[in-house]
Amino acid sequence: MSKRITIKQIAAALHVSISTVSKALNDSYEISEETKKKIQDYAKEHKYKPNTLALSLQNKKTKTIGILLPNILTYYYARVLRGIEEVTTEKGYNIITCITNESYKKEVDTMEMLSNGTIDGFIACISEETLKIGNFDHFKNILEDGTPIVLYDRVHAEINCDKVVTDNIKSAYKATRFLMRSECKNIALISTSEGLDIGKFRVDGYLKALRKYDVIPNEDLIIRYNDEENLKDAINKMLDENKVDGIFTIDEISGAITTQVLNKRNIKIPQEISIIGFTNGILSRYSTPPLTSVNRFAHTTGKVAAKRLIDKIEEKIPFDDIVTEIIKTKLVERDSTKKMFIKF
Amino acid sequence: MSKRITIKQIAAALHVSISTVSKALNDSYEISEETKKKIQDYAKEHKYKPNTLALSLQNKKTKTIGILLPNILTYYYARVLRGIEEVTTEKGYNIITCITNESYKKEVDTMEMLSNGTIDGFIACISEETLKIGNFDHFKNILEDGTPIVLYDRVHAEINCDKVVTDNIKSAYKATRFLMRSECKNIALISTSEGLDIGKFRVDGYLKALRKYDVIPNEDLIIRYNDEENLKDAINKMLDENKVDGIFTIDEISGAITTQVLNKRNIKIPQEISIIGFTNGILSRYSTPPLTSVNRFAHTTGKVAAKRLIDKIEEKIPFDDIVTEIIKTKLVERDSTKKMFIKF
DNA sequence: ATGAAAGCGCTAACAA
DNA sequence: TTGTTAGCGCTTTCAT
Repeated sequence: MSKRITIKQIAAALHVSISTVSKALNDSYEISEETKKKIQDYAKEHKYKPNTLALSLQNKKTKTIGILLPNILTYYYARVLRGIEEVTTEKGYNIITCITNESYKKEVDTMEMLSNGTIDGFIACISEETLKIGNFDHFKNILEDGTPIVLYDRVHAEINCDKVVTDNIKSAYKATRFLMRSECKNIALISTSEGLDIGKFRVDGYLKALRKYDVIPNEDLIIRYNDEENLKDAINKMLDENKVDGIFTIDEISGAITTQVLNKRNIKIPQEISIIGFTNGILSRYSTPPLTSVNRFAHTTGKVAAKRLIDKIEEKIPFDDIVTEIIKTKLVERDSTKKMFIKF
Repeated sequence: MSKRITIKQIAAALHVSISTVSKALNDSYEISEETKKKIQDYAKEHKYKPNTLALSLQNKKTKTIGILLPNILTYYYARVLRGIEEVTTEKGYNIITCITNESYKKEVDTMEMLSNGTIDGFIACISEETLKIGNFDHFKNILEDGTPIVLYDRVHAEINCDKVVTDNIKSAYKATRFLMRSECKNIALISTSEGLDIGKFRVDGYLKALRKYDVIPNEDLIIRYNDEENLKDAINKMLDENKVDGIFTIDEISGAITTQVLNKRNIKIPQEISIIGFTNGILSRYSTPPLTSVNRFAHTTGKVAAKRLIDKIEEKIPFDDIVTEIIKTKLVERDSTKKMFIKF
């Protein structure tokens, strides 16, 4: 079992001192080629691997980053993780991933548990519950300890750290505008009623676009929902009672559900009703018809966040140089909106 | 910055010895209530947190587990991760997550990097490339060092460790049988051509079911593909040239793509062609129509794997007590297959 | 009831 | 060129 060899054992076996071994393995100029070779060969032969723990304890850097995901089943976050993973790997960092599952307690516990020298910094997305509760002390405390944090996607003004966010208002604005330009007159909005700022921003963008085109928002065309079953009913009800020719859905699942409802009602997409979704994931790609949607660059978000954090950790940027990076989105046109010949 | 306080500082501040502080914080009976209280209060006040690294270095246990995911964008693996996360959290373990992205090199590097005292054990799914190359030395070496590994989903006989796998043959058998019982006569199979055993097993199950019902397999109805564009063409070609009334797809994406193709051809599902997919994820749930599919219990898989590994780590099970756990599947009936009144 | 000292695996300043 | 020693933060004998 556990026959991991240590520097000490090498020293004993070769009748040299521990520090000689250490230096030899680090290829120090102080050690003669001969001894070096002898030691290195022995190490290789016995598959010596330095104990990371001991190293970290020494230089107070663990080369690992804590990642907080609110939820891994959302394709978007999975992609952010991929982005993070890509740069951390490249830079030789490990990541400790924790899924808060939108729970305040889990978030606090996790951060608590990791901020004991286990990690050099955090990349986090605030959980829904935390946002609702509005207590951000755990973030503040960690920042006070001098541990850098980069927040992504869901952020809060009270937390004074680097942030990487989606350009929500503008994206929603552009999506809505796209629908209007493709001649939709009655554009519905499917939103979630969770208290996330993100949702609010997207609604704002929608409203802003309507205003811009002198359309008076119709509250009957705005659905805010909690659970999926409700949503289907709500959409059906809305369609029963209103004329609708365009729908902007605020997240991917809503888009998928809306599509299912329309298909079930045999409503032709996009001839009768156009749909634009948010967050361009697999659901949008593989639905029938494939959905035009606002592509969020999850991967980029992850990469930017990771880069920023590592720069902070490695002190290439001063700790209090705080920045908010805004990741632009791009509308991906598929088959759920009318093809326009005039491009704007 | 970094004003994390240490035991030493507490000792200095309170004019006691380091070991007294250590004992007091561990609530040792050796220390007087008075001193204990004094020390504990001071610690609390200054937000003392023991340095995990130092502890790990001491007791040779890190309470962290390395997780290898071949790919996080596949909903199934995301769910496995959730399952793992759930039990590790409950048992006070951290997880270091690494996405191999189906690369052999990445897999080897990662395992190499983590097996230096950083982790107590691995939960891994072998990458596609590794399976193709057929070199499993990295797994064997780690096992030899006495570090436990639990393999899930994609496994290999050469690696002698605990495994948690899906009951692939039987699941495919049952899915195919279901199609036949719902009166499909010409059942096509959409498979991937990667050299994964899993795929082979599922094909075996399909063939076994056909044989059972005295149906001679028709090679023209079996599609093996590499990339998505190819697949669409292949399906179209197959439908052009053959009579097909049932399709069994071997993974979720194939199912989604097949559905898109059928919808585009205006083929009625399930009246004209029934579909059963594998791995019941969001795509199956939100497609039009929602797909009947073989539900794999990803979450359970993760939980079982994590439990097994932790038991090994904590030596509740001897290291060489090797087991393969088979996770059963369940067919979830939705709208892509004909409703049967006779239930089998 | 308290403290001194050794040690986990390693590095680095200093001596030889 | 090699070795001795102290120390990273903590636990744990063994003294006191």
